[in-house]
Amino acid sequence: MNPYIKRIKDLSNHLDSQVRTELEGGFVDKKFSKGSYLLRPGQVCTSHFLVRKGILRKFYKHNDKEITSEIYFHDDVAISLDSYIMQKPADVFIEALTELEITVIDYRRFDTVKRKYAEVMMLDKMFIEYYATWFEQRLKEFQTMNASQRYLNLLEKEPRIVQLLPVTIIASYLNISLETLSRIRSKLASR
Amino acid sequence: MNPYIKRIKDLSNHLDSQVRTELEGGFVDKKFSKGSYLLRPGQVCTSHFLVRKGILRKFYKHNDKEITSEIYFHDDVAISLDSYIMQKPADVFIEALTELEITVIDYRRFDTVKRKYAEVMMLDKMFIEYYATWFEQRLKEFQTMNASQRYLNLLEKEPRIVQLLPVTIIASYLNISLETLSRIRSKLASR
DNA sequence: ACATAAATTTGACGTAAATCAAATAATCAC
DNA sequence: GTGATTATTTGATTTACGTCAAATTTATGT
Repeated sequence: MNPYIKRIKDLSNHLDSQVRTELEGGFVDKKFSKGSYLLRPGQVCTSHFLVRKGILRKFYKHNDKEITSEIYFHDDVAISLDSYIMQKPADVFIEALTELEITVIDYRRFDTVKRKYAEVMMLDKMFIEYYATWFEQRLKEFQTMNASQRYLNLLEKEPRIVQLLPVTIIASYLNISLETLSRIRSKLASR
Repeated sequence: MNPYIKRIKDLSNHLDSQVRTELEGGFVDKKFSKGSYLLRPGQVCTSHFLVRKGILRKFYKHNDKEITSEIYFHDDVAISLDSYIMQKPADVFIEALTELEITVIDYRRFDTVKRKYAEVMMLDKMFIEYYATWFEQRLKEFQTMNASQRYLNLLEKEPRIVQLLPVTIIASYLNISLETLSRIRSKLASR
């Protein structure tokens, strides 16, 4: 596990039980079937989606092409950040790639608890700090790596994505075409 | 001004004067000469640099090529986020592109004030939220725009960068070669 | 098992943008 | 001003990757 995520987990495990109860009071468990959307463009993102079981992705459309921006597994939190923080309409889809079990954390309730307990605010801030550095890292990958380097990097850093998802989605996450991905793979296999 | 930045400014203008005094007690004004470095790889980023006057940039080296990741003007805050939040060695340079007047906000003092006043913690969180969405937006630009679209976009969204900085830096911020930028410009001028 | 559809691979070709090299143009020192 | 750096433009060539089209493989339903 990433050291930063570890720090966040450690802290959240040491929350006062009173705080924890109050926080978890706002949690609602939900199930979604494969292919359903948890968020669509135009809707306001009013919650965090904490993944208990299954896989989902966030993507947006550009010239009819789907670009996958994030992929979430167990214990990840799916959210449209700009929609959530400004409570404005989203421009992304969040889609269930498998049968899904999710804990929904409502914006308003979470906000209330954050305002009441500094340590919860702190945890939320750390979550976003992590998110920002993740984006910075990913941007750097696009600025410095070509298609095959990005694929090898993904294989190393996020092997589950390569193992569990169809080529269409892997390619759109790497921002390369299906055909190019296929060629990269066959070249690697032949060696 | 970006609506999110506006929200942050509004809030910071309404800080209790006691809080404000305590916060600003940790501010130190400094001057840097053109070409000097405020941060180098290997150093830990122990402060925010608030720009009072001048221009600076953050960049990293990749295969001996310099890639400019951010450019800061009056009222912007320069920081190496991952170095700052983990207090670990940075992998970027922060460089003065002009004569500079900076307000240095020390990590430890700022941290102390944040822990004491929830509204300061809140402001810091909002700063990072903005930063995260900025990165997300910039990533999207690289995923959806070609070289000339990125140039036109920069011209529209950050005209000062195009107006005030040498071609080398503009190109490295757009992640294209000098020559390509020059061709894009001459093509635009001829129409 | 078979047919039909969907996913993936392979091939041919075009193009945006990098690279290398040389030519101007602008800036600076004295 | 004159020469010497430094910045910018222009030209020729290469290349990674996209696009379009067809072939093959894999999955799905009946």
